[in-house]
Amino acid sequence: MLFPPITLVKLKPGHIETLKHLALKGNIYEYNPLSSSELGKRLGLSQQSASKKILELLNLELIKRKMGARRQLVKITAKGMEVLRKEFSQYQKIFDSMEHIIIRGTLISGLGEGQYYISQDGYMDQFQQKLWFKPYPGTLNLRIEGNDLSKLQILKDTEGISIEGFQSEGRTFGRVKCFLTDIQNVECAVIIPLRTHYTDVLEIISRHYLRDKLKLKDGDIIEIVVSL
Amino acid sequence: MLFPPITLVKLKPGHIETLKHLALKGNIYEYNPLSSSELGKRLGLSQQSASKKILELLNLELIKRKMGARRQLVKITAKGMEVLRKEFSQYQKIFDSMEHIIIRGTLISGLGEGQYYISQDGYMDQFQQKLWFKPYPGTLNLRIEGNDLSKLQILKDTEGISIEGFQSEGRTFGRVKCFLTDIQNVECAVIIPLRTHYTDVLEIISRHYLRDKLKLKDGDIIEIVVSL
DNA sequence: ATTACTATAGTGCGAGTAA
DNA sequence: TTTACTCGCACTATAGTAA
Repeated sequence: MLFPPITLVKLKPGHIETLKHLALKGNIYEYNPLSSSELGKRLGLSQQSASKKILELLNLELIKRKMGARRQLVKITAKGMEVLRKEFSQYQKIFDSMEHIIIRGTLISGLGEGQYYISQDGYMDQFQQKLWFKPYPGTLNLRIEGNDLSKLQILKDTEGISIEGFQSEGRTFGRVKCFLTDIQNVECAVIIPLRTHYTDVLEIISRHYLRDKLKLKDGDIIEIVVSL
Repeated sequence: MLFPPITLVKLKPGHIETLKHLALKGNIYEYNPLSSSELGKRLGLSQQSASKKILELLNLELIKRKMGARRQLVKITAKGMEVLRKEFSQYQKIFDSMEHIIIRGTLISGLGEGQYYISQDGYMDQFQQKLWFKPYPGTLNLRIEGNDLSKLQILKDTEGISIEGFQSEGRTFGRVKCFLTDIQNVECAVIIPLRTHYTDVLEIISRHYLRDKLKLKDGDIIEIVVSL
């Protein structure tokens, strides 16, 4: 052949996967032995394909290799680590964004029930202890619609801050959970009863009487950032 | 055909890559619009291939889909997030393991040069300020061999704690960098001159006279855990 | 605009095997 | 034992196109 086989390989998902397994095996800083058959087992591939993967990574300059008598020694290059770091930061971004969710709702008037419930000392004492504020004895009610309803489901699926149930005046007050949040930079908490039927209303408590403090009225669209 | 096409798809790197991009696009909690051509652009694939990828992820139950009039709405399922979380934890493992390295060396006698250098006030003041201890005026010298030499290279490639150079008595004392470490649970620091020729000797300083405190003698094999 | 089918071109995988 | 070649088959990607 007249022309040398300059095979320009593009970076594909399989390459990153391979590189990741090299890193997990500890071939980052130092040359470590890694047979193609062992790599194949890790990747769920044949010895032949794993060998090819190594050659491709060499071609991409993501790894370096020393040939020993019986075995090859492999280590990841700085460029290779760069690729892994980029990948890592993408996953960090994904899971960072999961730490809080934004829910939008419309302010509505409650039935005054919330007020009765949260005023109970059995709840109030725990709020003060676990949320670090003593709530104003009333709740702000947000009606959630459309897409945001699925976010309500997330809250139901997430642990949150647990407020234990108790007995008082011959009644049972059930366990609820809270999520810290804020409305226009005012510290609040969302309260969600643990055992409840379907609802599209979110109850929010705060140290302050929010309707006055933030000049809110029924029908206002409110956005809350909830910490999971 | 008599038999229905039960296509059992196995999870491949490309699927995870696709899922990752869906997550980065925010299709985690809610159904969000995502056209196959847009996905294709992100993945470096054609619209047709991206469409197929979506069908495969659906088949694997890693995503759910709602068909709108003009566009499809896609969100990642709990099972899909499971896959991403596993991937994330592998990268965490990789980069966690990079925070410290273990270097082994043999204790040797220095030429007393190190003692002269680090005793300079220009260095001593910075040691106290940046390492939080005032070193004993002498260094412990470790000869590094074999595989561990590549770890020396890592230290050279890593930033570390910078100790500025200065002028004194008409001489120039160059910039050096330090890495916190310990020998048998005694707090130490590795010192590395920034501009130096090749060496296989690592100099270590500590608040104490280590040879006495740890009963060390020339020829002892010593292992240090260096924080990067 | 979309999604996604079919047909075809291109790539990847692994069995066989050499060194 | 290794690594890694060739080659056949299968899977993957895309162009063309329908709905």
